[in-house]
Amino acid sequence: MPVDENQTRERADQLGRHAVEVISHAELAAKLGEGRPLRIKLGLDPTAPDLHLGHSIALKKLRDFQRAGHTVIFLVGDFTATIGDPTGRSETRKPLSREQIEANAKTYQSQVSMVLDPARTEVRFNSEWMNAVDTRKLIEIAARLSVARMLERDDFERRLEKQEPLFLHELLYPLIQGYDSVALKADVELGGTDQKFNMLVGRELQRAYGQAPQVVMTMPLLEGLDGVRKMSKSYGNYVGLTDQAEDMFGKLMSIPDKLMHRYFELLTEIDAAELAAVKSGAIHPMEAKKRLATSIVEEYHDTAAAGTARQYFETKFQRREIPRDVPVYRINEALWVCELMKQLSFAPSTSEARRLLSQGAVRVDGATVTDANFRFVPGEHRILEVGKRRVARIEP
RNA sequence: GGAGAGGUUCCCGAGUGGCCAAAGGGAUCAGACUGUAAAUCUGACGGCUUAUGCCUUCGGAGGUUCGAAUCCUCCCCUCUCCA
Repeated sequence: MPVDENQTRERADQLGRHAVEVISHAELAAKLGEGRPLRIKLGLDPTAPDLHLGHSIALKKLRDFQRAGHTVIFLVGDFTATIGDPTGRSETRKPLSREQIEANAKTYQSQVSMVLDPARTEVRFNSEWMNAVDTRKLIEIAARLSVARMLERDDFERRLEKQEPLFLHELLYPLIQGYDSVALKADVELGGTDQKFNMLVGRELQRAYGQAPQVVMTMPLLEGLDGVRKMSKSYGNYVGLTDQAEDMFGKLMSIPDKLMHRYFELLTEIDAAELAAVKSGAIHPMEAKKRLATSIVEEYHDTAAAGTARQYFETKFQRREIPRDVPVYRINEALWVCELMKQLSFAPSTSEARRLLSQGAVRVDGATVTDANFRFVPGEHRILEVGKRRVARIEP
């Protein structure tokens, strides 16, 4: 029995805010109208060890649901990860080892609680039910979806078109993700727009298993720091939720201007008036970007850290001075610069370190060093800078 | 099962006996410029303790040759058509 139709529709609208698509609004309103806590599913593959701002969009949406009294189910696709996921890349992903998956799942859990209330978050693993699915059962599930329907997925279609390999297990992937929704009796599934197909499969399977189909909510994919590709660890264009305040601030300052209002919209609680000011250019873009960076750093650290990060940025990059708070590294004897750079992860290899040297990217106490044989003597030398971003104070 | 095409450095993609650590583009990094923005220009872009040097790389294993990404043999994998 509907509580109050207008009220539930309004709540549905609110919860659907920021979503690219809600399939469907009416169903969401109807479910909300039932007056029970809904089960909201978000699935993630434990493929990378860190969550980033791109994930935060969906996480925040989950938080909205949580605050409205619904149950959030954070699904770790550990079973699926062992198979390898076709999503995103047009190339087959390598399956992960059990250990990696477990390690990643663990860090996920702790990082998720930066946004969600852990006490009200149900963490589940799909190996829970998938390990029990034998071949017979798998065939039964597979019989619910036609090949034609499966090949409608644009990624599959494109690969077929381009005569690229497509493996049978990859077709199984959406099927399993969909079956997760059946197993969890999900009322709503959240995911990036790239997950739309998989989530729709969830609806079909739920119907086939006599459940009410889940509402599918697609969330915008956040572009990474380069402003082109989606934010992803493997592209190296991400801001991790656990990044140091200074790093986070700096990375955010490096985004292209044209990406700024999108970040404001998707990652901050900016009000319409201020957003308009940013868009119109009434606020100098750099100042606007500092506000963006400050606001995000505040969220994942705190106000004080954001202030310090801003100061650090201004000293280091705008005035080109060496800030006071620089990570300290201790060595007890003279060390070849290349070796030092490797130890600090400022260079991945000696060859790379040499290259940086020869390109004038290395400074010791402010003076450029190009000598490939330079030895860093602790006590005598103090600050090592490589490129624009890497700095360390070296002490004996 | 049969016929054909193909597997190259992070990605795309050239290269068909030496001039190949391998064109070109993308990504990335560095320098200049700047607002660590964009755009632009320049350079680097397998590894090695210091190198007109050495080592590793062109699906894998062997072989031919003074010399192979390039030729031969076998194997593995992908795609297309036929069945």
